[in-house]
Amino acid sequence: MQTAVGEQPPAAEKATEAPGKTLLLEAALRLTSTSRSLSNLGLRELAREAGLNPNTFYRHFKDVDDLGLTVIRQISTQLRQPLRDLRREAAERAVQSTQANSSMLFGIDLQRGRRVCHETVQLFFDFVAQNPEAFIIGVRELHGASAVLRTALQEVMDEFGADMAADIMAFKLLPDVVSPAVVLQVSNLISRNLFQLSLDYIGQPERQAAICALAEEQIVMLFTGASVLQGLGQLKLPVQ
Amino acid sequence: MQTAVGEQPPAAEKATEAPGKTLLLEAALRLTSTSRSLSNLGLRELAREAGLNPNTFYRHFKDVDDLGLTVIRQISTQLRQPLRDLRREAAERAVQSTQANSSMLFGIDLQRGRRVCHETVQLFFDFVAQNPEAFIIGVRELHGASAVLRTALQEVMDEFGADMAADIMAFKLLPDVVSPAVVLQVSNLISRNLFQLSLDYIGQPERQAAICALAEEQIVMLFTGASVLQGLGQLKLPVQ
DNA sequence: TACCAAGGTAGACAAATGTATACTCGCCAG
DNA sequence: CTGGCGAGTATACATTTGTCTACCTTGGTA
Repeated sequence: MQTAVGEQPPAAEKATEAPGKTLLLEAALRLTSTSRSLSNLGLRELAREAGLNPNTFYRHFKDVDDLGLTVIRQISTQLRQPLRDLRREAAERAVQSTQANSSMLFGIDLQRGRRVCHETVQLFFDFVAQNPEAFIIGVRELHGASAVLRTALQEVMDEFGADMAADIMAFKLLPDVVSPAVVLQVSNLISRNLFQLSLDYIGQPERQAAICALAEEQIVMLFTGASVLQGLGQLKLPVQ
Repeated sequence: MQTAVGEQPPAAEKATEAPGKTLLLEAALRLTSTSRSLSNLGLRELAREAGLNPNTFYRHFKDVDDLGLTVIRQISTQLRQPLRDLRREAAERAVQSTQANSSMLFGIDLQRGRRVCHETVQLFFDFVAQNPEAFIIGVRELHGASAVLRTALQEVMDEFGADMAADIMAFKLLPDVVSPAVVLQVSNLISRNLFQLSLDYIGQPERQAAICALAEEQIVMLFTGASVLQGLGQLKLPVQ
């Protein structure tokens, strides 16, 4: 039993929160990312890992589900804006280095698309490596046993997908023929898939390069497919 | 000892198995597909649900993980061959109704591809509706907390992907330019994604039609993207 | 016939869990 | 100085869990 708690300087900016609450949340992150799953963390186990008395839990949370929701909200705000920034950065970096003579295909600029995609994927997985617990928990609870947490994370994922779609349209990464609905659909698929791949990335350090490349290819494929098909009027509009 | 070193001779029919073992496995399916997750099923809870004495568990399984592995093996054999058959059936049905004048695009026969895809997706989701627990457990444990079950299911998913790739090549659903490695990669992506969608399909009956359509579009997009890109020599080969 | 192993049950045990009540301590307002 | 309050602790208890040892019931077989 490792009781590494000690008096470390506050890890996050949660300086205004009660120390016990922060300790419990951190303990939940630690436990979940290794052995257990958020849905069935024992409240005593949690307190033990945090180095606190079991009853302290009740001061801050009603349920274990309550704590779970808090963790998810925290993860959401921890990932959402950084992911947007990262995408923006990648796009601008790629635009900077764009040359004039680019070969177009069905209105899609393959060179530029590839570059943006490469940069984004690169930054994304760097970010994954820096926040492994967040991604592990995210994917795990997305299909976990607790319905509450599942739907909560479903919403978070939808937000991420919508963000991505908005950015794709803002940066004109797909030709205009591609309708917003299709962009959203593709974005959702990609973000779901990136999250899945993030687990592989974390769990198999020796394949990290391969996973990056894989993600890149998949995204380019989807973009190309969507552009070509919609260019030919072959894409049925998604039904609500 | 329930875990013989070699394969169980019958393995498909469990009629010869002890009734208790079957009851326990069924109870596990019931519990997991609703409230809990395979990894942390209580052995007493399990026996209670099966209407048996707690100790009966020990007659057949060593761990809860042991039972988990058995369930996964059972699911694998329950799904694998039927999925292949279903794909074969869909392909043949679609080939039958193919007309002579088909519009080709980059070596891909869009009409036929669409038809095969439509049939396959249709049959797939019908099959999902008939075996909901299997899919729920599959996706849930694929990212669950138990490392043993996770890797076991990872292997199962890889097998499914490989099956699909083999069929795609056998039925020539993708043009010859597309290399086997890329076919495999696309197949893995699709099967992962279909499994994810299967959960939505089960959980949101009112959106079933939309989910079918979504899956179809995604597959067609990927196929098109892969064909076009590889036709242009724009696909980097995946690294092992 | 007697035996024996497989499948299932009964009862008991220490350990762990969720939760309730009651206590302590530092802090700020009045 | 004092009283209330938020945060954390101590103790207690009924339940539940995993696991052990011992017993009963079959059906096949030597």
